[in-house]
Amino acid sequence: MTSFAIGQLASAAGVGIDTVRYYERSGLLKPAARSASGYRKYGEGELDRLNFIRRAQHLGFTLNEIGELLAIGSRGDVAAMYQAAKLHLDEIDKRIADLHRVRDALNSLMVECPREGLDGNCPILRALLNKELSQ
Amino acid sequence: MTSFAIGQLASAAGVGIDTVRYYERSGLLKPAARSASGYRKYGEGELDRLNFIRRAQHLGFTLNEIGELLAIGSRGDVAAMYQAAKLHLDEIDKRIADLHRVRDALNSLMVECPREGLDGNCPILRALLNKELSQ
DNA sequence: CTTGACTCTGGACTAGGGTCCAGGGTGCAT
DNA sequence: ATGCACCCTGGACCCTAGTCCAGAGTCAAG
Repeated sequence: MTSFAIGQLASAAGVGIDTVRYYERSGLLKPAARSASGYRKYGEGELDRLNFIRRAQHLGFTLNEIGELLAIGSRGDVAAMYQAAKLHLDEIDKRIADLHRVRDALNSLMVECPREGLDGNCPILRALLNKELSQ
Repeated sequence: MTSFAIGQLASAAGVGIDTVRYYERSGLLKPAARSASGYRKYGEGELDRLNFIRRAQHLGFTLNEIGELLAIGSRGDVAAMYQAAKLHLDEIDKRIADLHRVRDALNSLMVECPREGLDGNCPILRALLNKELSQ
């Protein structure tokens, strides 16, 4: 019994059955071997691959990027893997910086907000409005 | 001439014409008044509203949230505005924290990567793989 | 009057990552 | 041989924030 059906593979990896089929459709998993009646049959290799995908997702890679990582990984190409990781890290740093800018802008409006009253001179409202809101 | 056509409104606000119509469809802008021939007519109030939307987007609010902000703003309800801002700030903080966790995980893999060689003991590969990659 | 720029409508399409469905075929235990 | 859980396929649908399209009508200048 070295082979599982799609449902067993899916639950072993903690994903949905449809997700496995979706990965196959998208080329992340190669088309599975089939039983006589057409059921997909999987082995340990596919479970590893699925786990690879999940872990890479936790590191914030998109499925597209993961496709490249898998290709790099199958070549054991350490330099390319490092390069891909570095690009991704830079991407993440940029997203963090963007969020920080937004956060600080919002925060500096909030610290000056009276937090109560009707209209008053709430800087949040003032920043969003120009003149009047009407309507 | 205190009224503009949709193209003028759009370029005054720095958005596309389709975007204005999209906002109307989604209920962010109320249905515009129409000329005899059916052209949409806008005034200053609508430009303010459109600018409000753009600025709120820069602060990272979704269009759905902006719909609520507009309602709050039209009531001049400072307390509710502060509350909405605070919820959003917390959301942003959570996203930043998530990204930081991912960033640190990836980074700590990278600092130990030999950065070259074929397979070697690259921790990035080791972390993504369990056993072997095959396929 | 014609030309070119503008506007109207409803609907389709994009990316990302799936999820769900109908209508049918299997596998296995009772 | 019957029931139930499982599997197959192709395709539709979800969300967000628009963008693009065809086919038709309108406005202003020359």
